[in-house]
Amino acid sequence: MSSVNLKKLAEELGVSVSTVSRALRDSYEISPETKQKVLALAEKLNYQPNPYASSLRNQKSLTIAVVVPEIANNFFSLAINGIEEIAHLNGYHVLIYLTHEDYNKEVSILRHLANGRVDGVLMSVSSETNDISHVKELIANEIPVVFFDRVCESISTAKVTNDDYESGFIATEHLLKQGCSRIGYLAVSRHLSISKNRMQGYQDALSASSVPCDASLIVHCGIDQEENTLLVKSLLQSENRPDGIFASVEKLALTTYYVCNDLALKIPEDVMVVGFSNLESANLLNPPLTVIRQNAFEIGKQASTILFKALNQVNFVLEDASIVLKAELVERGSTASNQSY
Amino acid sequence: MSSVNLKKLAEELGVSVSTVSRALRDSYEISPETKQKVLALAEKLNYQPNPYASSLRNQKSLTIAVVVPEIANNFFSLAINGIEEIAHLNGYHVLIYLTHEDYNKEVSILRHLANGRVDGVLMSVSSETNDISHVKELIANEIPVVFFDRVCESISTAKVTNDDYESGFIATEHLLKQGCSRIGYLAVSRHLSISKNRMQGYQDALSASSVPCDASLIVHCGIDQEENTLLVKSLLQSENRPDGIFASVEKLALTTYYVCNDLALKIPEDVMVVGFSNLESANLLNPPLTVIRQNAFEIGKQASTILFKALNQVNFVLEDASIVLKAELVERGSTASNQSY
DNA sequence: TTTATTTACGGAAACGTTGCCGGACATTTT
DNA sequence: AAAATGTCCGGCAACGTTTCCGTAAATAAA
Repeated sequence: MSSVNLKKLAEELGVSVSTVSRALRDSYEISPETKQKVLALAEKLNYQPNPYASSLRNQKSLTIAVVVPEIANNFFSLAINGIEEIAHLNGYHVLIYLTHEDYNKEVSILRHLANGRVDGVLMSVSSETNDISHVKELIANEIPVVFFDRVCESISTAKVTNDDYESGFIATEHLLKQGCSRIGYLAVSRHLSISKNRMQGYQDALSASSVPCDASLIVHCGIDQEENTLLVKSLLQSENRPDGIFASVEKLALTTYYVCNDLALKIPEDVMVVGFSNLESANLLNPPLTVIRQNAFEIGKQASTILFKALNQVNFVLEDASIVLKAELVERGSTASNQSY
Repeated sequence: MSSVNLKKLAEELGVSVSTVSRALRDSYEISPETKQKVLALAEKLNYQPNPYASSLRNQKSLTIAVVVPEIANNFFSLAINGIEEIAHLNGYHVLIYLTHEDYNKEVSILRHLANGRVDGVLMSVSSETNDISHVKELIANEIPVVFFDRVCESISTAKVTNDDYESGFIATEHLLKQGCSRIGYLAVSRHLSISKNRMQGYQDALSASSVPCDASLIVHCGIDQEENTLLVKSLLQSENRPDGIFASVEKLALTTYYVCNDLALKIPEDVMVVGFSNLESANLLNPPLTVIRQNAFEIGKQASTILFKALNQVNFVLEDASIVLKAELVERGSTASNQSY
């Protein structure tokens, strides 16, 4: 670690520490000549203020935390990309915390963050999270929290989401229009608002077309991919198997592809597939996957923009800043009804 | 931010600040009864030590930085996943910095990190990085640096890489074995060691089979994806176009797929394709992509394990800890020679 | 000339934590 | 009984930065 500090600069220049400090912050109390000398030496020695001393003194960390279930995931890595961009513009640093969909880990991370390590938190809750008192505790400690994508609806703070209900409706409607009559829904969690809202959209789209909603077509998937594969497999092997699948997250869309390969079911002839996805290669899959595309990068940008407003403005009301972004249905081969194959 | 600090605990209990501090660190100088009282109150008030005060006092940040070109990238997000896992085990926090392949950004980030914000740095250099004095400066400031994947070969520190030369050789050999005679190489940067090593493997594999190495088959791609698309397109439209493509990074393999779609070139009949990739969905592409699969997660884990050894052991020689991991060729439809289609 | 005002800087306290030093009291050793 | 040792705790300085306060010298106003 560099040992160039204010004291060293001060000694070298024969002035006091406070003069150096003020010169570097361009205070009006310091003469232009002195400022210039200080700046020159600081530049020469690559003086970098000790962030921990500054943070301690200013009670500001210039750091935010991003708490997400996983990072090896297109949606979250794109969102983090957007977050980092805005954070960098604001001169902030970004700490990453992964919950691995583990509720206890999430609690322990948030508990820890009450210590002032960060000035604010951006988070997407774990699929296991039901009790949300840990989030409330953090907010009670005056750390602003902005949710993105996976939000806690009952907590009064800013939330940046997609129109999950609408997306679920549109995706289901699309499958119906393409001729599906038995549509399976692959849910990712019983607790998550995204999963519930997307499912509500799915159910309402079925009702709107007077298609009965068969509970056996709703599969609640979990964290374990192997288990999920078995669940999807058993759905597609069932006597009265679905002719369409709506995967509420990318991973489950891929799982569906693998299972269909395995069972020699042809997409879209035997089963049509729609999935939420941000996969760049969705168009290159066999067949190209019809997706609900969320603008993950934009979600990250918007969420962090809101957080920085809260950090920079007094009396900023986080809850009022919530945003719902549009997701987009991109039709491709996995739901094509008149095959030219 | 929480206002529960040592002073508050001390006042509440009627003891001194130093007693509380020592009780919390389980010092032998404190009686069991006092310890218990302190611990109980700390628990009750969710006392979390101020990290900035601790860091300032201890001259240790318990934080590492990960500096990567981008995060919306399978390789890097998987590597970060591995890094976070090990960091968490060691009680460390992880700061993320993105260079966006921009040399100046990389310099400015590393300059900044000399201030002690982090105890160590894990990095993968930008494709534009040629001059490496900024890395040397950081190391001169006694911040240990461990490179992963994209290393600076001339800097004496730990490096965790794949056997890039070997991988390039094997991939090319595979294409030759499958019947290719004109193999294009899509390079990602003129400076990067991975690109150079993979290319050397490619060239040596050609030589080993007495296949002439045609310079016009080597395409140096850049950061701009549209430009890259045009470059690949012009390669595949050239009079004597290649019958095989070796993409040195995932993105360029996907570009090749898009261009082939566009030009109505069939893979593998017209052009075979091999690419470095960690794509989970590579097997679902049309056709399934033959890949050189790097274990990105493992690379991240190994690199951070080495960094923590350096942080925990005195006189640890970073350079001696370098590791070269094996990458694996996974043969799939994009290089299948006897078509059953 | 005396009294304000301005300019330019130094001193010192504070942020919260840690660890050295020292001391009061009790217990053990000579 | 005196000395040595042990137990348990408080005081204080230090980490590097920022800012409030004070002040000497220079200038302006009376």
